[in-house]
Order: sequence, then structure tokens, then C-alpha cells
Amino acid sequence: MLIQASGEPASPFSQGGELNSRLEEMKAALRERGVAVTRKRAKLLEVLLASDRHPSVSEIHEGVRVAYPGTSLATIYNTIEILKETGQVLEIEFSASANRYDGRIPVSHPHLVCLQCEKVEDMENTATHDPLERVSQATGYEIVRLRTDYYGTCPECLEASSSAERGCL
Amino acid sequence: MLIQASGEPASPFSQGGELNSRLEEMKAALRERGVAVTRKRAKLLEVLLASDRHPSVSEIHEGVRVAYPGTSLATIYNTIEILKETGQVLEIEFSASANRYDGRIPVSHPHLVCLQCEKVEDMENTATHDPLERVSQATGYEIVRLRTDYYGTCPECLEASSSAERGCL
DNA sequence: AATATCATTTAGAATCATTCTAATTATTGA
DNA sequence: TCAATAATTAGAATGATTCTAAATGATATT
Repeated sequence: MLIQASGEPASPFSQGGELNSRLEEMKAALRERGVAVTRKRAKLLEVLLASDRHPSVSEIHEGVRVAYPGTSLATIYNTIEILKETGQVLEIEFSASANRYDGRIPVSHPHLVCLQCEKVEDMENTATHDPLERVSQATGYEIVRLRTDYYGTCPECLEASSSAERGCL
Repeated sequence: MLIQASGEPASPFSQGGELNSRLEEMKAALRERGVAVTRKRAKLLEVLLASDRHPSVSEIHEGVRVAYPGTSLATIYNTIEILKETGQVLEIEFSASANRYDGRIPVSHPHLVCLQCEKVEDMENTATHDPLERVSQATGYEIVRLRTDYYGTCPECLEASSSAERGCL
């Protein structure tokens, strides 16, 4: 049910290939935009693609700082903004906590959001027809983006709570 | 396509009836919760139900202040929190602007969000089967809430932009 | 290589929605 | 009335994000 890298088995190798092509796509998009792919920006892209955890800005910041300790938060925000404008990252908005970012699949798709551990997972889009086009037709809106998120408790957190109830903590 | 009050024609009368029953439902939910339905809280519920604009906290605040000028923002936030906990209001989260609230239809349903004028409209749920149950089965999550939002430009804003382009401003 | 130009990055201030806090006021029940 | 409890308040605190103005870095031209 959860999206593996384009249906391939989730081996490090095939994922590596997938992610490398995304990396090159993102770099190309930046160049086309007329902005430089600096070392810090390149590192940011790597960090963004490195996990399927949908990192927040501060998580990305920490990742980039491993390689470039002097990096400012502003640089992360600036670059994320450019990536958003070029359609290279999907922003998953939260009001009560930091936004999360999806660089692997930058187009609209549903997520599973665990309300307990704040995990954000990709989910296969089960829609049969293009809902954007359908909704545009039906409403007169020019639809550019769709957000579908399912909120609840992930299996791990369910198990953890039931253990705790049984007195296993 | 847009949801009228439970399929009835959108006459003031039938809407009034609909909304009145929601009002009583909400009051009952507060009482059942063991909290008092004070005059300010009652006014808040009225303001929340009065428009289909999905008001923000500060809009609700302004509305309540017409009747009770000394009302604090904290009161609005407190009461909205109780309404959320009792499932009497649906929160539509935004990170870049204030959250919006739906008291008329407090269960998950999709919205149309205009990126230009920030209008938030209800949209009929076109799903054939209960997606919460389906997703719970498929993922092992205990799904409690679904968010589906379509983002784009509303017909009015589309018209306004094209007028401006034609030099009609 | 020197210089001018332009983009990038920076630290910290500013902003804004939201939450918290501690004090005050209102309400309720004995 | 009085005590207990709940509701409300103003303003401070928080936290994510954006802004600002200065500093740094890279690039192209001569």
C-alpha cells in the first residue's frame, strides 16, 4: 500500500537510482530558474531526498549543518521557497507544528499522518481518474493542487499504547 | 456541486432551521462536556454558524465583540478548543495564515480553497465508499480524520485577473 | 590579477498565530 | 452570605516563518 520507489523493490540500489534522477531533476530545475546550485543547496537536496520521513525545515537544517556547520536557517527557507516555486518539492502544511516537505514525489498525493508520533508517510493514490480535472470541470475553479491527508494513529503507536495499557511500560 | 444545507434549497428559512438544530447540538455537546454555555460562548456559536465563509478565530472574535466588546481572544481560542475536542467544529489548518473553522459540517469533507482571495468553500464529497474505513483496512492505521482540499483560483478571481489583463482595471 | 557586478548567505530582528500564565471576575451551591 | 469552582482577562511566551541590511562569495570583463 505504501509507495515504494516507483513500484520497484525497495532495495538500496534501485532507490539510489530513483533518487539520483530526482536529484538531477532538481538541480536542473534550479539552473533553469537561473539560480546557482551551490554546495549548500546541493547538500540540502541530498538531505531532502535522503529519507522518506518528509523532513521539516529544521531537520533539513541539521542535516546540512553536518557538512556545512555555519549554514543559516534562512538559507534553508530561501532554497525551499525556490523549490516550491519550481514545483520541485511538495509542502505539507501544519499550523500547530512545522511544515513537512516531500522532495521525492513533488506532486499532490495523499499521506498518512500519525497524530501521536507525527510520522508522515506516503500513500498510494487510489483515485481512478484525475480528480483535479474532474473538480475543475465541476466547480469552475482552476485547480492547481490537491491535498488529501488521512490522520490517525499508526500501527506502531497503536501497539505502543496497548502495551502501555497492559502495564508493559 | 457546492453543498447547500442538506440538499434543501438555500432559502433563509430552511437554512435557519438547519443552523438552529446545529446550534442546539453544539450547546448540548458543551453541556454534556460539563462546561457552561455562557452568553459569550453562545454568541460565538452563532457567529461561527452565521456564514459559510469558514471564519478564522479573529473573524469570530470580531463578531462576538459586536455584542460583547470586552471579549478576549483567549476566550475564542479556549472555546474553539473545546468544540474541537467534542467534535463540534472542523479545523482547516493553514501554516501561512490563520486556521479556518467549519461549524456547519463538523465532519471531514473536502473544500475548495482559493489561493488568491483565500475563500474556503465546501464541496460535495464525491467518494463512493467510506474512505476512512477503506484506508484503515489497507494501512493498519486507526484513521480518525481525513483532509481533502483542492487548491486553485476561484471563478471570481479568474474573471478579475482576466479583466485586469484586458486593461479593465 | 584587479575590479565591478551580481547572487548568495548571514545573524538577528520582526511578524503573526497560537498557547500559556497568573490574576480577576462571575457563577453556583451550601 | 460565603466558599468553591469555572470562566474570562490582559499580556507574556512560544515557535515557525519572513524580513532586513550587511557581509561574503562567485563571475565576467578588462
